[in-house]
Amino acid sequence: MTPANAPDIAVARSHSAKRLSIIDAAACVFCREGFAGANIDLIAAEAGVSRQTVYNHHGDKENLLVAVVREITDRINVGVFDTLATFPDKPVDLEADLVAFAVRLNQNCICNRDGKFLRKLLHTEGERYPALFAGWREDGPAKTWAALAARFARLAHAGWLEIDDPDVAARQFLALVNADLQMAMIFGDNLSEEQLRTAATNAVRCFLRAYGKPRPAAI
Amino acid sequence: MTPANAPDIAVARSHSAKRLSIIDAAACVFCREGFAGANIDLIAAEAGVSRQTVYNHHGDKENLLVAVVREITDRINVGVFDTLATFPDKPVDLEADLVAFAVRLNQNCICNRDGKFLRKLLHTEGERYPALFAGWREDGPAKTWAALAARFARLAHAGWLEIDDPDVAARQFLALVNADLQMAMIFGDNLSEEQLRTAATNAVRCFLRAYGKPRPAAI
DNA sequence: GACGATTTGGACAAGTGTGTCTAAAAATAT
DNA sequence: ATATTTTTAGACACACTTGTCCAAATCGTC
Repeated sequence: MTPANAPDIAVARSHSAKRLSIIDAAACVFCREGFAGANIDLIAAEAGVSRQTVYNHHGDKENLLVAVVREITDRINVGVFDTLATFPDKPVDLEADLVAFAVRLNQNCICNRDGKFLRKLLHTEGERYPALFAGWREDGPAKTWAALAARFARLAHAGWLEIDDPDVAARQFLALVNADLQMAMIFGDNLSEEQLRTAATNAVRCFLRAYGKPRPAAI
Repeated sequence: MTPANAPDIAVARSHSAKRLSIIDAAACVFCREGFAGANIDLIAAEAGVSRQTVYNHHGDKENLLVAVVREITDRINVGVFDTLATFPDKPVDLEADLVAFAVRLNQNCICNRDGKFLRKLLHTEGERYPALFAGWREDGPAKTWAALAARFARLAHAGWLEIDDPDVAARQFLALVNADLQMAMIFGDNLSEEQLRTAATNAVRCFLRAYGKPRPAAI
């Protein structure tokens, strides 16, 4: 099986490489021009591929959009999961640790390429093709919020925070982290690292004023 | 002049009524389908007008978009201004008054028809036609934030709040108010009044935990 | 009732985009 | 080196849209 497999893998590599290249280019163009305004010739050119190849791989323009959304949401879910794993469960300096976490959240999930794509696609096509994002809606925000809420609940239990409703607190944390970035993100501005840091600091300060304890009881 | 005016007004009324009707329909279709996907025949039909009339009034598809954006941003600015005027400068029950204010903000500026339109147009066309929204960007968010910050600063000065940076606090207040609504708004869900009230209550509670004083020093 | 302006419906040219098809070229595996 | 598969480039039909033009119809005013 192994010798017979090798060719399959090789073919699959080139094949899937093109597939990815097409999806990336399509994501880019869909986001820039909108679904209706997106031109398949342009996507093909941007992917360095002939138009026919695009049709060979994804058949349809609508199908291509589906593939793009699936790919982006998958990547985003991975990024969120990885970043959540870096939550400061055993903080040393709670404020500094939460700020660092918030910065990572912004850099790896919200302000990066995929985050921008997902946000744009959600806003442009979310209302028209709700089914496209139904899967993400269940697997994405809901689980993220719940996971973050669980982390905060543990911090509260350990005496670092005073929280009534961890779910609400988690959503508020995320809202505060984005408070200063919304406008820039809408217009596609590139955010400097310092801006990210300032935004995160403002957010965490506010969050800790609301939910922090004067002095941690444990550790 | 008055008799000579009457016809003009009458004509103008019918004229401007059609103009508005066209702009409303165009806003609707642009938001649903995106600029490229918007069909002028559809806009005309939805406005109850012949296609030629659309061209008579606005000349161009792009011109029509400009008119739509101008109209929507104007209306939004008025709504924000009016709502800001209802800020509880002399609160009786600070939490209740701020909650009521937040609910008004959501109902009159953010979750209403125009708010939805502006949000959608910003996301779909903001990056491609930044000039379209340049005027709003200066007259809208910046002034709103400043005005709200001034109100909070006065509350702080009167002893109700403890705020370092009123500008940051104002942005955070708005971010908190929207924390629970983002997802629903993206998918165009209609929000019940109870949802708005709950969201506002959560937001104000968090805001006051962060910036409220244990007991107001003055009335 | 007649006038002027606006609106209407339809036809029209021109351009653009999708999706299919074909034969030639390239790449890969045997 | 050869056979199989993928990719390419181009042509193609078809549908759709934009923006214009025009004559008939409608509306409100005098």
